[in-house]
Amino acid sequence: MVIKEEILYSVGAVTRRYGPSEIIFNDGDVPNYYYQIVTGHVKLNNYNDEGKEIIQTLLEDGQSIGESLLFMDKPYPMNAVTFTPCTIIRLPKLVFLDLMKLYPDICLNMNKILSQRLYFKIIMAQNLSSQNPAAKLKVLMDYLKSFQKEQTPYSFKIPLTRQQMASLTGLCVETAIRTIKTMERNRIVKIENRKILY
DNA sequence: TCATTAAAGTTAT
DNA sequence: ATAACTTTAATGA
Repeated sequence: MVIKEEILYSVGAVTRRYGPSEIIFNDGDVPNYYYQIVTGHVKLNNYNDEGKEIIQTLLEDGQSIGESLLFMDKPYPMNAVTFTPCTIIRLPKLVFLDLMKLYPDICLNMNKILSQRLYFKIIMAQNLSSQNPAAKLKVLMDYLKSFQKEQTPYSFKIPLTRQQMASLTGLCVETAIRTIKTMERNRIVKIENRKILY
């Protein structure tokens, strides 16, 4: 969890429930709040020139949403949308910034979060240019698997749909599917009733 | 080689 | 039931 919920509540944060595919904020909105997920899944996305969805990040329980925008003065460059029912804590930006000034440990932890976000961005940026589809998908799966304790082959069930994997790597679904199939033939992944094991 | 389109099967809600 | 996801095949850049 990014910031303890008790602390957030103690300085006036409020909770809001969202249904699936509800908008938390839109591209172009002015960031006025710090958001943290209590439960549920959220995606940060964009749409390219001809309507194809590009997913920037997927976020789940305990993670903050769009925190990187709160330290400067620009509108959001992406949308935040729930894709499961969510409970989300919201705290005014100015109160959030006061927390940063007041508690070095919370501030340091926020830097850690920003560091992790940046790391993911660097990995994925490299990925988006050049590279064949199999390499792109492998980079994504390697990143996801890096958080698992168990590192043996095929021990990790990819918690994403092929659709999401495609949108994260800039591939079209069909290519993602075909590529995953050939990766299975090459023993890079296993597929068990449609789930990808890596 | 990969994206796009279309069509159809499968799963989840 | 309906929507979302998965799959296959044909076609074109």
